[in-house]
Amino acid sequence: MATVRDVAQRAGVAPSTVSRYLNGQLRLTPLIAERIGEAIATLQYVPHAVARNLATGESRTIGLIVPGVTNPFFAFVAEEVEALASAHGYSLLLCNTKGLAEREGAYVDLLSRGGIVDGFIYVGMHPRNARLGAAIQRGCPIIVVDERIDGIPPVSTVFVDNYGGAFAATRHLLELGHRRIALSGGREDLMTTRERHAGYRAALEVAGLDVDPALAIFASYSEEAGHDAFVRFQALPDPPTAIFATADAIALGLYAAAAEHGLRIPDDLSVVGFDDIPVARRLGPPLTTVRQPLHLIGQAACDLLLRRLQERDDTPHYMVLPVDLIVRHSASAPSATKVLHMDREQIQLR
Amino acid sequence: MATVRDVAQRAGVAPSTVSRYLNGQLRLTPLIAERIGEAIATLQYVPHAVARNLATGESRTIGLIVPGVTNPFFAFVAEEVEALASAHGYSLLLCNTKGLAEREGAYVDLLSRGGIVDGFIYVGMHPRNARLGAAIQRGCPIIVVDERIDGIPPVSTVFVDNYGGAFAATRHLLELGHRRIALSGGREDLMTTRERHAGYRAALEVAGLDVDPALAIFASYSEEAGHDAFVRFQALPDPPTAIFATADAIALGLYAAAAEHGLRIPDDLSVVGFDDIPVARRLGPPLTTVRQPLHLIGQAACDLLLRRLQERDDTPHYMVLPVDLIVRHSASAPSATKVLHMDREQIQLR
DNA sequence: GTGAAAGCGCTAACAA
DNA sequence: TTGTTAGCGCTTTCAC
Repeated sequence: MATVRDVAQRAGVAPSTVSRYLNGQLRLTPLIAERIGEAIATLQYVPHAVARNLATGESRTIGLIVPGVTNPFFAFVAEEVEALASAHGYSLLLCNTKGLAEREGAYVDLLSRGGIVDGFIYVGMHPRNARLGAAIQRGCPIIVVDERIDGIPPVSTVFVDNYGGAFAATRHLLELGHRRIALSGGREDLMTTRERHAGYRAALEVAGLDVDPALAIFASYSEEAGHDAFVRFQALPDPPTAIFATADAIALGLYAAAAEHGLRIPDDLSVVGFDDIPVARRLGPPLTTVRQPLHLIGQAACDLLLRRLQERDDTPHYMVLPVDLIVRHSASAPSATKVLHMDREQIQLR
Repeated sequence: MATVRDVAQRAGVAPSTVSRYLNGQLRLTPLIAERIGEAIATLQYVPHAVARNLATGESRTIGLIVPGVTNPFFAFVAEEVEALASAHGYSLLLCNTKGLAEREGAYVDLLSRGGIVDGFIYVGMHPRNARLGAAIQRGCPIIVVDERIDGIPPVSTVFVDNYGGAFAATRHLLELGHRRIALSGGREDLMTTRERHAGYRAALEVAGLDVDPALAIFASYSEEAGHDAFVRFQALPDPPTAIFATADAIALGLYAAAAEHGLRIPDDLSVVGFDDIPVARRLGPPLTTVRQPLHLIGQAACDLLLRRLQERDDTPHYMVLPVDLIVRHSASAPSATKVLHMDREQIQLR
């Protein structure tokens, strides 16, 4: 591969002149410029990105670490970040961790080790992450999305109103007339899970209901989790008439399990999700869910990062983004026949 | 940020000794090793990735350029590549181009400019890409997936049996008894589109049927494309009884449009897709489609690239991966009532 | 306007 | 085993 020296030699100038040519400070004699242009073309020269980064101390590139692009939620956030970054002349390098702590650590290191990106956005799934803490400590420009990482210095973070969303979802179910409302949640140590759980409990309490701990199951943001939760709820002596799934992926599992067990949604069981991934509106029935402001999340995070890079202001900023309850057709009033049915079952059980 | 020199100074050794410590060639006096370790810890030192890449000439990182991770197809390929790469000790940097030629070019440049990745996999959507050609010409290790790029030197490529898949899909519809079979395709200049179209035509011809050009519409691999195609097909004097969608995304649009127009799938219209994205089996009715070997595509591409990097063998290799027709419930025999209905309509039209 | 020289932070060859 | 030196490919003062 050709280098600046080769080009310089061939054009009969100094490397620094070639560098100036490349960087557009065109106070060059036309003749020289032309000779350089020719040399570049015949040598098929392209500047070495890493050498340039090392010399200039910047890369005009940012990073984004996500648990998994197969989850539409993260995929959309990624595209949003990419759009904004490229609009500002930055390239975006995406890192997929599959939610594995070890991979997350590896990518945090890679990106924070310097030179390859100027800063990055971290959308993680681990409430603890020592290497992330260390990177922040070292002063790397990092923005965290929707998670509170323990044991790290304060860092700019984009939050989503998980509490409010869960509250609205649960209240919706309450207003429909449900009294036995279950929660099928993600990993209990995640901040998002805890906040959504808190919003759920608060709505119940405001309505004057007791919260039954047997009605809350925590596993993961996955279909299997929803499937399992359904089975366990049905095994209860007094099964819930509605389930709040703290992620649409979980709701998908609920749908599948309900179909297998011959229960109809919403007639026999009401379901409300969280996220509003694109499939949500295509399900049968379309899923009532709490919509996360996907575009805002990506934009806000990118904006925070770019601002930090350009203004060299490293005081942490926090944002809380609003959510919306999207009412579709997966939740309705508990039917009389179902109540009847339940009563009869209970009688039989005695 | 601390550098090797700082660490060396603090530990009272030479920079090269620190470097050896870092790179695991631990033939160091325990005392010295300990001093270095201490210095690293107190200084919070981490080696500068880019400086190291520049010095060693490698990054142990590979790149992957895709049109869009919001398309599950690409998202799964990406995760597969990531898994294999990390199993071999490589990191994976993903670039999302949104299918924009300009962004594709920018990322091709970024990755081929040297130092940031050792090589990359290109899953593009443009039959022409000058910058990709230039990068290949320069000898960058690049693997192309499922597209033939015009005007570039031969390059290792992973193909999928688009022709065979389309042939099987169409034959399936033929065997069910359909005679008016339409094709709703992606961009006409894409090799995947052309091959799937060719497979479709071949199946028709083998069955002794004429291929009606009015029955093939080309637009893009998107829902809107399917929606539009449906409308245009229905406007035909003699609408098709079955549609082969050359991507599941297109089939999604067909489903939506059919629902809007009160047509039931498969009773009133049979549909076969291509890709087998995860939602396919969750649709109502589950989609009959041609499954692409997602895991194999990612693995094969990654394997080709890693082999190229390790063995320094730059003769192009080609692979063609098989596909499977997954029969579910979106295609059935054209119903008698529908035939009747059609006949009546035709009579009215005369 | 252009060239010479120094240096970004690291590793690797060679000496010691 | 450890230190010295040179250099990866580029940019950027500072003279000319």
